[in-house]
Amino acid sequence: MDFSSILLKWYQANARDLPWRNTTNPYYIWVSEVILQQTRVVQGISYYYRFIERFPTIQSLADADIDDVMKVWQGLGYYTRARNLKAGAIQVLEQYDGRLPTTCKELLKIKGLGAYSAAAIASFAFGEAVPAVDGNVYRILSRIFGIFTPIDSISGKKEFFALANELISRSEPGRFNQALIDFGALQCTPKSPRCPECPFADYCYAFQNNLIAALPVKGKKKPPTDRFFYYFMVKHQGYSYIKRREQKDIWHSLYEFPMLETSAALKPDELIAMLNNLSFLSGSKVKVLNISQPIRHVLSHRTIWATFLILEVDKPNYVLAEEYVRVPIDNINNYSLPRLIDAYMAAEPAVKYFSAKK
DNA sequence: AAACCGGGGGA
DNA sequence: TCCCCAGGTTT
Repeated sequence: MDFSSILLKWYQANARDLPWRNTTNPYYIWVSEVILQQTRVVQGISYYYRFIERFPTIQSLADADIDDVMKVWQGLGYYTRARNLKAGAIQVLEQYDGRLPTTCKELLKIKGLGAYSAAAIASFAFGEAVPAVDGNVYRILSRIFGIFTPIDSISGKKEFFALANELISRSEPGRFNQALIDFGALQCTPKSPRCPECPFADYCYAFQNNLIAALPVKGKKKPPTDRFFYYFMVKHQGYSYIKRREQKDIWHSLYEFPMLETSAALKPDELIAMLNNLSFLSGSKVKVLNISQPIRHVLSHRTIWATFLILEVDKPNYVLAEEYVRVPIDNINNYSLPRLIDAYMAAEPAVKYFSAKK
């Protein structure tokens, strides 16, 4: 079986037309690869266009305010990617004379680029023959070659990389890597792969042995744990107060309202009692305008139960004034917000009580 | 090796 | 509902 020939022939007829394939600008390809980490193509496309329009060069990204970068990234998730991309741009300016390095080995030193992304950029932009092994490649190779090693184990990563390294086209490594990815996205899909019309059907171990659903083998993941957030949308004369999350935690560098996290859900009376000893409310007269039902927000490994309280205070106390950013309520959307908060403000009718008008 | 980090869409 | 997406970093 000439794996590479069959694959490239398939790609010739089925390649997706994607914006980052119509450029040779390594920076654009870099941006696209980071956006596409654990992110579907359809979800990433609009972010790609907005990102390179707002930050058209490595220099412009390096010079950018991190808040502006986060705002463009808002809603895409895995926000460390955005922070690392900007850090990487600075790194390239300081260590590589402003030009992205051209080898996989050097690209691996750039913040936010791991084994897959470095190989992808090296092969797409610079023609280096290194396999770019992503989730699609694990799935395809495990099925066709009948490999049961868990793809998220160390030995599995080595094994699949070695196999891809044997199969890769030495003359067209970039096309080969892109072809594998499209083949996984369009043909050898996770569920309901199109096996009857697959050019590898005659050779595919999983298809021949009716083991499509069993491959690839993945380690088991633990169920998400619950977290309980209480957000205080404090209103005072058309202004509210927000703060950037600085902890090493979810939503790093995004903005949010004053909040309280508890280890368990509060009962209604416990919640009211809590209002009296919040640092950012003490000394203020507080009028409770609305309390939402708990809103469920699911992350990959957490389930957040968020309750939004709309409050009006007679005057902001010193904690609110000193530790938070005072923002006109109508301008809150200029800040990068977690999807949870953004969606609540956009869709929840009770947010009318939060309006700037008195 | 395992945990952590988001959000969305397809089946 | 469950799965998983052009994964990387930290512990």
